[in-house]
Amino acid sequence: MKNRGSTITDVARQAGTSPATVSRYFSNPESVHADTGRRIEDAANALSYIRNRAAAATRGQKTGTIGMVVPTFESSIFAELIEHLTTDLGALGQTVLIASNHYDLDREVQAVKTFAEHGVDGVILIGGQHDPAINDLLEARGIQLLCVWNLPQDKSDAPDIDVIGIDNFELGYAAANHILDLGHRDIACIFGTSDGNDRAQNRQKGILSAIKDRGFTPPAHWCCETRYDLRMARVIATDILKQDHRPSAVICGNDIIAFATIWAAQQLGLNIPHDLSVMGIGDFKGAAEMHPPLSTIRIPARFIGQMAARRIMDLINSPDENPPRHLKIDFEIKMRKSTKPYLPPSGASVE
Amino acid sequence: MKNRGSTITDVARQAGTSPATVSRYFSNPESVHADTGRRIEDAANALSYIRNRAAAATRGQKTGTIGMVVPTFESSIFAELIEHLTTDLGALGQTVLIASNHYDLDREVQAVKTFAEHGVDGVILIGGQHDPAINDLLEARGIQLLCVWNLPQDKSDAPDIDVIGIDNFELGYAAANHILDLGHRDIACIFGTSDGNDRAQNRQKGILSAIKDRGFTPPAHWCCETRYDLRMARVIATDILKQDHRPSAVICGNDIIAFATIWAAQQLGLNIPHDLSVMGIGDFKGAAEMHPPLSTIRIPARFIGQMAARRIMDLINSPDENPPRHLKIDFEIKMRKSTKPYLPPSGASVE
DNA sequence: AATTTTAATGCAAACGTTTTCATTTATTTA
DNA sequence: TAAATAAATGAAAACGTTTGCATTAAAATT
Repeated sequence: MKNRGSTITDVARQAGTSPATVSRYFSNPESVHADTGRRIEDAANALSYIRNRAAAATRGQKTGTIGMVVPTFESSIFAELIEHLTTDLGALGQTVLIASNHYDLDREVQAVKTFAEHGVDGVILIGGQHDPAINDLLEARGIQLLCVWNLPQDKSDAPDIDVIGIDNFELGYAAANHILDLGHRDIACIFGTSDGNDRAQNRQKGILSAIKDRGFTPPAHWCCETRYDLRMARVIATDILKQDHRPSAVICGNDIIAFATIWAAQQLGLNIPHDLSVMGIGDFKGAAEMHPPLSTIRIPARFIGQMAARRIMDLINSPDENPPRHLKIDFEIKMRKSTKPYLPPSGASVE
Repeated sequence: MKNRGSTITDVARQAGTSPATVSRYFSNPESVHADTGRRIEDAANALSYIRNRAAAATRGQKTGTIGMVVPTFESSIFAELIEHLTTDLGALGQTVLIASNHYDLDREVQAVKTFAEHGVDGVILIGGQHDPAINDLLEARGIQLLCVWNLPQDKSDAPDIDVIGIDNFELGYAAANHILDLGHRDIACIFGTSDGNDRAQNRQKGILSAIKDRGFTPPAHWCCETRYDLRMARVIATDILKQDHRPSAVICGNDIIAFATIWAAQQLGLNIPHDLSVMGIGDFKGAAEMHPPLSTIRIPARFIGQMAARRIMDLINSPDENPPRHLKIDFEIKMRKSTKPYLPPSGASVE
């Protein structure tokens, strides 16, 4: 049985002013006389008044809420992003409605629809692959949309959508290049599942392109996909490493897969990086602290989160001055201890 | 520039009925005639009508939202809980407002206040240590409160608050017992920071009690606290393991600390579990897959999340039939490969 | 067939704000 | 000092729903 507390009218009466003035005080304190403001403040405290944002939203325009849907909370991939995004938005007076879609685009549509019912001022989505219905829906209601994390593969894709993120093709290309520069030729690739996930798709393309650009072709039985799941990735890595002819390096679709690969190798008695170089992508929590510290590529999740918070507010507050743009965020290669230059197996002679 | 879409009145006109009936259809489809319902459905689709929950909330009681504040998204500790809680609540038609408090109780109050402004039907908080202002605030507005994750230490504490969680004292006691049962006597303890965190406090008490109950006292320089932070924990673990007299086992306040300890040991060339047993608490993502797989205690986060989703709905829908209760959730010891029975150092003779 | 009961629906007030417009009061300028 | 301008406030309509009450239509009972 929900109690309705005191209302703006109660506060007005107590402060000896009108509801209109109280309303003004709360939305823009400067617009009322300092004395009046103080009386309102006192009255509000005395009555322990709490604004009713739902009521405010019926008449006013904004609800002060942002809807966000993420693929999952469970892998550390997006945790850093979510953390800074919610914190920064909170500091800007916004409240975040959240949902996870488990990498299912239909669930995402459903979530966005619910957000729309609640009158969010903006929606933040991860990645670039979404049901077009979302765009239509949001456009019709004038709700701002911002996609974060990665740029669309093709620059001309989605020109009407605002994006902040990294280029996954470049990311994959850079990861592979690091391994190739170290002299490795027998390279295995364990990608993340590409189905319904443009991030994984483009990363995969980037990795493969880098290898091909050097004139190599990774054998098919050394290329596979796995869910971003430690257990499954570990099984797949073990499969590859148990073959009699072993790769000298493994490029992993993300750090989760890299963790799994390192553990699989260690379980098999292999020394990283002596017997095997392992390259990750993402620089997730733990990558720098594990043994050996993982060579990987840092995606600046925190920075993306902070930029995104600022951007969505700009879009909301002045949509006309902010036409859609694609903002590319740079990444950084973290060379640590899980990769090392290729040395021919001992005993082999080099001419 | 937010567009207001079509309203319930538009739908009513199109469907040839009254707004009241349309409203009824959406909140309780059975209460309107099947034919009418179909006409309303068609009209709503044709106009791509979206409910305005904010408006609904002004007159009605419920907003269909639940506020949740977690300490952080960044460590995997609560990820599983959040995932299942939000997913299950979503399936029940609720939307989750979320915030993280960074283990700061003042920020928590602020977040709850904001939730109240948005008229949430219920609030879910992690742990048992909260500003009393929260309880007052929520009680005054008739907003339901549910605390999850851990029970209050003292059973008579907080009898008026609904809680679902594990008993951290028992958890710590069990973890220590596992190590003691294996015959270890030279035991180090690396706890999580206890300041403002009743979970860490009680866990610490449980561990220490178990050791004392066997008549041992861990030396002070083998007992320390660390933030739940891989880097810091690793530094502290390294400090302990570098001393000339080394413990044979380390009990860690949670799995994050255990990961850090194992990596610190491996970096120092120690073999786990041969040279050192490491015990974690939590069974976080990766614990089973790492090398060696971590012996730890599984907190059934998923189960807690599911129970919590159900419970908060019961509290909201029929508060009178659900007086506050404390529901204790069982945990499970996962004996894996990071602990083994104590063997006296080779060369020593046993009489 | 007449009456009673039940199921569907409509009318209109209410929810707690915001905001436009008008009015009053204070300040500046001539 | 009078007139013009600016600042502060109030009155009242509006926002899109829900819901209590009244009414009508349909079904069940006599």
